[in-house]
Amino acid sequence: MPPAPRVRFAPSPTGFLHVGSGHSALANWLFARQSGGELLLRIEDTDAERNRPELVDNVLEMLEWLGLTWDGEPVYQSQRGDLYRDAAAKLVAGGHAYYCDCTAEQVQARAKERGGKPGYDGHCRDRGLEPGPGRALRFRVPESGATGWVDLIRGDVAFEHANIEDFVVLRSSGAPMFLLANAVDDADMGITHVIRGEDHLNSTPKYLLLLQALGIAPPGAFAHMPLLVNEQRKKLSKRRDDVSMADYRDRGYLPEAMVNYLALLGWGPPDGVEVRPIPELVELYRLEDVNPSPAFFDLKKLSYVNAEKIRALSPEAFRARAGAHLAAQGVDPAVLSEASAALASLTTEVQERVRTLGDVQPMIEFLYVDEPTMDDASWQKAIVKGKAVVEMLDATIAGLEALGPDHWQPEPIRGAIEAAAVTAGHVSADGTAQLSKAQGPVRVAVTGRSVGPPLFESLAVLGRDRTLARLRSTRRRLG
RNA sequence: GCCCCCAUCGUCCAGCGGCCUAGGACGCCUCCCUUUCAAGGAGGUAACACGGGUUCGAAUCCCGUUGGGGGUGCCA
Repeated sequence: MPPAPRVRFAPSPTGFLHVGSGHSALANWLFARQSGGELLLRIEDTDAERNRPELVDNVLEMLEWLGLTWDGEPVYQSQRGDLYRDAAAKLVAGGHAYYCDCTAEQVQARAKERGGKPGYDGHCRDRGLEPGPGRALRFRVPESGATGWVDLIRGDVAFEHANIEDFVVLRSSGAPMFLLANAVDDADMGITHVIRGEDHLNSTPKYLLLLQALGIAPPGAFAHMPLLVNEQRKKLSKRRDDVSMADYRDRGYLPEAMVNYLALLGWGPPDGVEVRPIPELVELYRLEDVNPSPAFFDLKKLSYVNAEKIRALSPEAFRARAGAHLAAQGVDPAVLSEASAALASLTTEVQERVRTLGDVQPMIEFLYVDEPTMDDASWQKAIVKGKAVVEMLDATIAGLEALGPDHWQPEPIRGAIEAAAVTAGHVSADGTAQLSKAQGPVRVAVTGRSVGPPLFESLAVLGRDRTLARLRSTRRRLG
């Protein structure tokens, strides 16, 4: 029986976790959970200059938020220097690496002189330099032959050694480089499947060469995931694209929606059912079926998936999530309890209308603020450009005033507004009330917006006094 | 420049030599339902990059072209 698969997610704490890394992390997680294997976490913080420890917290927090649980404690490369130095010493002893005192400038200058191809020219290969200050350790890439592997996603991939330069494995400071640490750690941690982004494809032969020189068997399989790209078909980047995972959380996207959507990028379930519970994704996901082409991160579809996930929630769960989101947004506790009460009274009406949890607050705000914020476009549309607005408001006020507090329920309110519509002339051919047009001014006067939850229910929840006050206030504004 | 990867509707995915006058999903459009907006229902729009092979037969296999992307750091 082959050993249980063991995979790893190895982020570098040089930025917030973004959706592209999340995509790779997810592939690892799905594979681990489905195969009964393990997912290890390794923080690749060998670059002391760019490394920002506080970002590790963000990465871990986001993985937890997404539900991408890992096994064991995270491993920090910054604490494993000895391992890499030992490996480097082995390389030197075996004649697989040599010291080099060329500066970046010198390397570049010579490349320019040579014309054409940039990169290191092997200048110090046979100089027999001893270790010392200003001297980096370079790997001696074989002059002929090629190194390749069978990629689970891409099939056969191979690189000729002639095209691989002698790369640095130890900086002149003695600090290990990514390639060395990465390969040594994967071996040390017993990684069986290396699942990562396509941006690592070109470094894989170096990784393999390193292990071979070290006399270590390579991982059983590699899978290079398609890159996530923007509308310009460029790799998603922190600078120009909206990629911070935390931002999506803060805007009210559900973790299960993000996970579900990310799984759909580069892969599709065999039965075509795209939005489904995470356990089903775990069961169905196949690395072998992942599409090698880059995939566009489409906010519209994410949004759709999110709306589906929100509607799939029980009303109680929806309320809890929306409340938690409001709280996380730093809403004042007093306001929060009012908002929660407001939401409780219109839960399903709101739930089926929002696409993100961030949409909840604007939809129910009119229920607990003293004066609803008036949306200019709505005012223009329903009040300024509406027909028989004054008549409609007057008739509605009169009709609702006639409604006693005991009858302040959706149906009686509907009756009053329908009657007002008829009075104001909003009738269809058969003489019955035409609510589609008539309700506009009332809705805007009371809620400040032309869209929102169903009107009669909203007014019932708002209460008689506040409803009438707002209607009168708007009526006064019209002179 | 060089190396590598990729190439089906606007987007994501299906298709793994005949079931394809290419299917599903998002988006967009139309209509229905309807108290706004959603949701829901019924339709519609829209693609095999190009050129050569192989084969009785190609979206599917091979080669080339073109296009796109990634890498090319003493970053990861």
